[in-house]
Amino acid sequence: MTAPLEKTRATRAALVESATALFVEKGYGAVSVRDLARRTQMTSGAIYGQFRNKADLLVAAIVEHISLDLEQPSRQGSDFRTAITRQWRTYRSRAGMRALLVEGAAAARVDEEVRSQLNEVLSARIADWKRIYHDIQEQEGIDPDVDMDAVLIMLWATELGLGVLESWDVELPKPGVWGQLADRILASLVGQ
Amino acid sequence: MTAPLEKTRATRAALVESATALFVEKGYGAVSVRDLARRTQMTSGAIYGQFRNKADLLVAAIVEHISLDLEQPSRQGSDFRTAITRQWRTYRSRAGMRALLVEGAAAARVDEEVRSQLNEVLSARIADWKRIYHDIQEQEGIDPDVDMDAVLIMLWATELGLGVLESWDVELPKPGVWGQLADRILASLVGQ
Amino acid sequence: MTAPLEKTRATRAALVESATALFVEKGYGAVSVRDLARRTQMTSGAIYGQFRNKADLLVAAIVEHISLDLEQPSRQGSDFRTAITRQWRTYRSRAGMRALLVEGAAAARVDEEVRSQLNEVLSARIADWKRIYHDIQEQEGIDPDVDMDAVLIMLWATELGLGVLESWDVELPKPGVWGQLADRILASLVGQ
Amino acid sequence: MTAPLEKTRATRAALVESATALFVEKGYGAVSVRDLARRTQMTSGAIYGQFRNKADLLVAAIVEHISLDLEQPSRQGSDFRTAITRQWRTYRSRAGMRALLVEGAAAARVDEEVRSQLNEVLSARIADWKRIYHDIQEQEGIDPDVDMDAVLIMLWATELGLGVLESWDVELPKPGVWGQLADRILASLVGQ
DNA sequence: GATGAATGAGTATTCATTCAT
DNA sequence: TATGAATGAATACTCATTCAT
Repeated sequence: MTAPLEKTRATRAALVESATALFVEKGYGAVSVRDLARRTQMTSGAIYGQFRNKADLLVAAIVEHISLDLEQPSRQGSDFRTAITRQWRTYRSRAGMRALLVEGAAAARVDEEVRSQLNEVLSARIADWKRIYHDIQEQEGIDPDVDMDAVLIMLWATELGLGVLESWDVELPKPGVWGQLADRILASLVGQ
Repeated sequence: MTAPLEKTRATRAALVESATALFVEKGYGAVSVRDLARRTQMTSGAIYGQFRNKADLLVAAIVEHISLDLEQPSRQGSDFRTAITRQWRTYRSRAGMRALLVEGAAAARVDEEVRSQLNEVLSARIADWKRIYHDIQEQEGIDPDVDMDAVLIMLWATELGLGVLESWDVELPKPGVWGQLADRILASLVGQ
Repeated sequence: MTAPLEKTRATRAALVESATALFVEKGYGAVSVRDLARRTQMTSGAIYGQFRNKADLLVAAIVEHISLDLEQPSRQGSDFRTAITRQWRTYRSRAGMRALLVEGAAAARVDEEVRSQLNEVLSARIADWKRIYHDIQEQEGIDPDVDMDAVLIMLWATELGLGVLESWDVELPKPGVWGQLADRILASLVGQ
Repeated sequence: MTAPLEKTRATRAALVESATALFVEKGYGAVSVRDLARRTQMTSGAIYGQFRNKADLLVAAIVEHISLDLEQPSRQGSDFRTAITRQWRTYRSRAGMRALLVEGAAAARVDEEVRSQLNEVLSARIADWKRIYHDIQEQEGIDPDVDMDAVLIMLWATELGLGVLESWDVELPKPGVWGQLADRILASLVGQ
């Protein structure tokens, strides 16, 4: 009988979902555990049965949405340049995830444990991607002088930086323009 | 007798300096006004004589350091590509400013007034830079198809994104490698 | 198992009692929530678990004591004139309630919510009394020209005004004299 | 050269006037000395040159308005009953003074010095009135059984109590009705 | 596991008053 | 006398977390 475990898992997932929504909407620091309890119709005690910490909730929310929102490139049979260009063109759909990551950044700066947890999760994921990028470099015959690790970091940094700019309501380029810029930059990296 | 004004200005500057250091070190949310008072040997009342808010202190710190740390490109007689490449190569020197901006991002997400103040300051600065970038586009004969506004946002976003990655202790590229990447990307934009 | 509710109710009552005593003794503005916590051996958090506000405590204290201290006239089988005269003769026993009401007046002038809460409570009670006074007017055959609503307000105002004079330590009439005055005035209203 | 003294007197009067307006509007506790300084275009230091205390300002405001607003009865050649009736009929014009006295009551309850100052001022005034009332009793041939001291206190208390009721926004009788009630009561006291 | 009352340290901010200039 | 910067104690209220039931 796995029923109770299932139930637990569903509860947990619902909690993470609500936490994500609240953190994105109001900011991690401005959300209290009681807010979350109210929204999920749980008690704060019940939440602490699932998560050690408020910080753990943030980490879980980030882990969940990193997987969902940022897919690896060249999964859809298209080449690197095309995949990245499409990703830039559709940047607006990931605003929620970026907001979450900005919250995660500020929380990590304050809280050593958040930092190390997020570092672990994100470093692992970055390591995955690095491997994929190297494969791409070989398969697509990209100039070996291009440091694909640096390219990866640049693409991540740009994405995250958009999140920072968004938190200030700075006006960002139109999606088409942003995609074109990616296309041009990527062309220079993958060789015409 | 400008002495009292001078003194006030000096006091204010010292306050902003200490606030910057504390915000960078411990994070905006984790610094209390009393911490700051202790560190500056002032009373909290005196601090509130200079700044309406704790948030105002953060804004002041950011304004101060944006001007100091991010110089306009092509001020040293070098061309655009060279200037940006140098800036990327020396990215490590701006870690403090990036940390401050990450704090500013999280604070802006929570606090409407911080958001609008930072938006005002940063939008103005970005507008300045846009003008400069357009001049560069003409003077250096950069392909008119390149949207220099988007380029500017990309360069800003990358810088800010480094700040986010740094807050997670993610390993960043070596300065030389990072500079080379900039050089390659810029080449594609300015037309070698 | 009504135990926890009972306990809560008892805790609340004890809190209101202590708050009343403190407000009467030191004045609403001069009593801090911490004072109250100390006196009741509770923590301030626990107090805020029972009351949203310091103001709510004042309102609760007033509501409690209005009911206790000001009995409706002609409940003891005596006629209107006798009942009011007795009430005036025993005015000294209600000094605490009057002090509380003076605090409630000053607080209501500053705080919109206190004002509306007290208005609600007191207007309801005054409406009750008005009904009772009209019944009395009929039953005792009081001159229909006498506006019993105005009489009620006058009796209330006199009581409350004593509270104001008491707060200035102004010397008040001896109870007997005060009762005689009531007797004379009431005679003119009820028709000897 | 009395000029400087004149100026001081004028400054003081302006200060008292503004303080009165602010205390009535916002409540004594909610008015800061800086508010008052802003409103009067003075500095807080200058205010402390004229008054030892914020409390002294309240006392001064009350003293000033007691004299202005509550004139002695039978000054206009009319008899006692007529004078009081007129006073009740025009009660609405004295709402500001009553508000001030409610503030004075709450302040006196907290602050021993305010209490004693107000007591001194008000007791003196009440003593004056008592003398006047006794004269009236003789001159108008009022029944010697009527304790005119108690009557005076009753009239004062009613007035003050209206102030308390007003602070709760309780609906008061229409002026005509209120005047009629006074007329009826006074008739019973002065002998038809 | 769940509950939700209790904990109690912690925070930003205010304000009457002082005093060097 | 006037100034207004500085004082610094004081306050209401919040909130992550715990734990007896």
